[in-house]
Amino acid sequence: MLDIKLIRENPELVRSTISAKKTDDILDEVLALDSDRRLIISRVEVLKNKRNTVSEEIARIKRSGGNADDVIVEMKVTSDEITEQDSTLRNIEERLNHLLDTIPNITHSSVPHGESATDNVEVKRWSPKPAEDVFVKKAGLDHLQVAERFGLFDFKRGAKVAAAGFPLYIGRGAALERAFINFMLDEHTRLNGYTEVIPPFFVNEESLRGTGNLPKFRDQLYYMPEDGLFAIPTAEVPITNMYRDEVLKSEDLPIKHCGYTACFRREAGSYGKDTRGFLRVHEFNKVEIVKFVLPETSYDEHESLTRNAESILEKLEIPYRRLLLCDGDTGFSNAKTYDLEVWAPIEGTWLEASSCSNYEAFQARRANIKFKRDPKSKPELIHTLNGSGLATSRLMVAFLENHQLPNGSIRIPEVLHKYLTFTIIE
RNA sequence: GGAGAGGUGGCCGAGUGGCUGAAGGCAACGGUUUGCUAAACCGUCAUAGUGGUCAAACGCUAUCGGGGGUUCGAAUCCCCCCCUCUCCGCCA
Repeated sequence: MLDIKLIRENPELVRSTISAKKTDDILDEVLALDSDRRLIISRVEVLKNKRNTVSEEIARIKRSGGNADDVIVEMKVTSDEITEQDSTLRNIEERLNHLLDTIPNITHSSVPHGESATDNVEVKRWSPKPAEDVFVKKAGLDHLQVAERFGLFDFKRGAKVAAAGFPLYIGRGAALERAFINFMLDEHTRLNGYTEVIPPFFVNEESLRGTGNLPKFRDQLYYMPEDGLFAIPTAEVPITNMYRDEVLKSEDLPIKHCGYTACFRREAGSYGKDTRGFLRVHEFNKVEIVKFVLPETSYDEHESLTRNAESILEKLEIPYRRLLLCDGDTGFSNAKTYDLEVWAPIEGTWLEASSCSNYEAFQARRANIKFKRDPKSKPELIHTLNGSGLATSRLMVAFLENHQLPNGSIRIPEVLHKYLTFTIIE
């Protein structure tokens, strides 16, 4: 959520963001409601002030044994008027808050302007070997063929016990998936300074509102109406909301958490698109990294968070590139986003494996997460950031393709050996 | 799932219709005293909205788990919901 004062004073800035992120321009209505709201507040507060003053007077009269019936009758009228104005105000605020919920975050000045994913800017490319040997389409087994040959996953049975898009891992496939997760958690906790959390996999509506997933993306979420709970689309939601409605101490900052969770996404509207195997699934595993930082440090923290995610790919010897998303492709709540895409040589394509974003105060304002610079100073909104560090499903695809030997066997890079009982899948 | 108890400011805790934004204590912050530490004493000590101002000072409104209601007036009375604790049942 944006600051209403910013919208009031800088409507054109907000309007350009709305247009870049292609959301409905409801700014005129917002500004009108904002001014209505303040007008009614000033009216109703005069009435409430009268009510408070006269109530004290009534109390005084009664205490001294007098008769206050006349004043009470008069106050009844004022009281009714307050009830009426309050209800008008409530309606205005409800509508206003609903509209504010739908205004996207303003992008940072370093974010390029663009219409869609094709305008994203590649800012770096990394490969374990010389680039000319790597970023080319190669012949070989795709991940489904590998899976079948070695019995790593069973998508058919996954579909049988749940539905299409719910993968099932078996034997060495399950072990490899678990090794990914453990390796990432160890890297982030031991080397990168994150404190591990295992959050709930279900969250309430308030939490999803806090991170900006609701109200806009309701149709992408699995919902359990009996309990009013949603399956998390990412660990960002429970981890960011850990500190909802809290005032943090500046000496505790930055707070850095990592956590493994399964992630659940309905992916409504994208049926039939890249849905083979792991390419687009409803349930996948991810280690998320999340930071709560001082506002003036958030862009430095964004760079280091992105590096933390990249280091995983480097140690796993997976070629990747980093994209700076253009404003048109930057998410609703995000001020700046880098996507990490892994190279899948047999698919001959790039696959998004991570998305690292700075939200500035957008989530903090919604979730009411503040900090104090010192005990005497006023609470200020914190900046939140998060990134995938990483999602395993597309990583798995790239892993099986990049580490495939000419005979179709899969070599396991050094860093994973201690997590596995095998060093090659053959 | 059944029965009971409870949720008040950073923490403890008083308060059952008006004089309570809320006693008292602790913690914190500023100061006085002090050879140092400690103690003692004095003061400050919520958040948000709104008005005001260059900014402040300052004014007003709201807030006692959340929401609604009764009343001229609600922390206090009524209804719904959430959370915590105890006991019983069931269960990984």
